[in-house]
Amino acid sequence: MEETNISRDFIREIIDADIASGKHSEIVTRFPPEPNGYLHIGHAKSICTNFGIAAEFAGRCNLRFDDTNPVKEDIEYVEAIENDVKWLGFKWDTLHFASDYFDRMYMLAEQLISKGLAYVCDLSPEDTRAYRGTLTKPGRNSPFRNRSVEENLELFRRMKDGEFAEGSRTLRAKIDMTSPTMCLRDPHMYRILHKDHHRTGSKWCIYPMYDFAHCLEDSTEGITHSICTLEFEVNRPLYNWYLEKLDIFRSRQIEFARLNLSYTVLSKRFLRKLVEEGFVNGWDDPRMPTISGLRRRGVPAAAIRSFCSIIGLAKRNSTVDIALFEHSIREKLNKTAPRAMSVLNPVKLVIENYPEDRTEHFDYVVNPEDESAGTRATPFTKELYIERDDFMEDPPRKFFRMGPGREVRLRYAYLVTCTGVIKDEDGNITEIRCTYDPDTKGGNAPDGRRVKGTLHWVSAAHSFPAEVRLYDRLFNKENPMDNEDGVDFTSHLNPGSLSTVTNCMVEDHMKNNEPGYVCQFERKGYFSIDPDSTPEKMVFNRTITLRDSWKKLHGKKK
RNA sequence: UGGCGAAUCGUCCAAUGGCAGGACAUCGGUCUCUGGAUCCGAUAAUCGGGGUUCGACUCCCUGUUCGCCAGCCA
Repeated sequence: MEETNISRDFIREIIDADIASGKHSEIVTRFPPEPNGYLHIGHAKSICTNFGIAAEFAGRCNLRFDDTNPVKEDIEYVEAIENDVKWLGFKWDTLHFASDYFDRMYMLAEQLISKGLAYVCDLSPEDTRAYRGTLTKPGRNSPFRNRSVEENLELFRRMKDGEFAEGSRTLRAKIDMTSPTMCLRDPHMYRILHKDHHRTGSKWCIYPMYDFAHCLEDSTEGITHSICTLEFEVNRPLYNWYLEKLDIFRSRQIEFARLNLSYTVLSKRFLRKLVEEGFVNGWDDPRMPTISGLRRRGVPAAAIRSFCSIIGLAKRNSTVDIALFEHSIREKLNKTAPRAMSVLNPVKLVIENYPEDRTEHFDYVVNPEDESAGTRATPFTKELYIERDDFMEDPPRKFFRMGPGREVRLRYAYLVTCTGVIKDEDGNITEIRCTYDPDTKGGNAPDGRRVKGTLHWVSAAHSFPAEVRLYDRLFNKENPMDNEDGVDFTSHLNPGSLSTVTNCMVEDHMKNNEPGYVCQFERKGYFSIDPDSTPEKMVFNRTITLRDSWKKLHGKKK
């Protein structure tokens, strides 16, 4: 892959050492999402890490759905997740579902019971909590802790056979109710859930808990390095306990800090709220930090990959400035996106001395950053559209664009001089008039005179109106979750995160492109064709603006 | 208040006892037929207090701050 890591992160160093010591000859990783929502850029960090490491060490990486809780999961998400991983540019070695291991897990649970290391507990959820103690007070043993192996085996089998009500019994590991590590206080291994599972149907009514299931999944697949996020750090002793007591392949869990990004939220729960309460138009709304949202917005997978590489990997909780992500997007698109001229806020420009019936074609450089992209012909006529913002009747200092009597360049075409404007009865400019200098064909004056401004344009006869959706950051607060004033994060939503502009004038040739196509509208930013597009009405998404030092100079215009 | 973990430019990541470096952001300049890109430069940091050492971001002690754990979620 194209990413280059400047320095080794702590995980790669651990793996280096494991290779050097001969502990492992092949590295196996996995990406293990729960199919209960859509993937976002935070998952991309994990995906790039797991698949990236496997590739770098010539190992393997599996995609595994951690579907141990039928209450929250759905097959709908499985397909979306597979799609997103593929789109990000990764291929898994093998595809697995935790539910495929339910038989094996059940068998291993019985083993633990037989070893006297697990028991069926009849405590209610409330009593379980009371017996657990608190962070500072040790727990007490469950009254069911000392049942015989035979009784436990019998009860566990009857749990599996559906003889008991939900919540009436659980299978617990017998560890230490006084441990300062909470998850070691006889953690639950199985709970009763009379719910159909999206893959196993009604076969099971008991389902394994994360801590018991995950280490077994890893071990079964021979995962050498089980990379997960920091909140599982406290679960690691339990992860190791199960593998040790069962005496099966020892996967090693390593935790890294999850991604936080400024001006957005990266938590399934809150993203779901945005979707379900209509703050955005679905999981793939181009303002969403979801993979599907970014894809629809026009962000290239390569930009996401390079972003994940550049932010590094560490154990420190941190928040990456979204400007760094925007930089990655621009950097990638600048090198790859074909250029086009489109006028977002059009005003007619009429060249008084240009023949009515003439059409000239100029060579247009498709991408100045990529010579192999070549050139194409772009049509030029007497009546054009230019950007309304590119004209001022009374221009301030340092305004290089068009104004009465000023000469500017029409990109790749001619130097033109403004001769006047036509206004309607309200004083709005409806048309700008100019003359062209026939000796400046191609955009350069033979006498060497220079103009400071170059404007983009489209031929009125060779362009069509389209809808353009302009996106901005989703929130106007750096950390939307910081609710020191007690307000909900949705009150920090940026009201200007989407503004729709209609009747933008786009070059005719753009009609030949499909949704997903990404290009640069010169001087305006990068734009992608939205799937909402129809042959009658094309819709473009602004992926990201160009850096704009003029706008910066003059503060926020508009 | 028990346990686990983390503290380095504004932000993210390096430096593993030997000149604190890179990227983004910001500011300035160069260049330009995109006020884009490019190129150059500047600003800017080791949480506090002790200790070990010729030498400490790094090791030790101590304090502080932040994160995680008391789901039959993952």
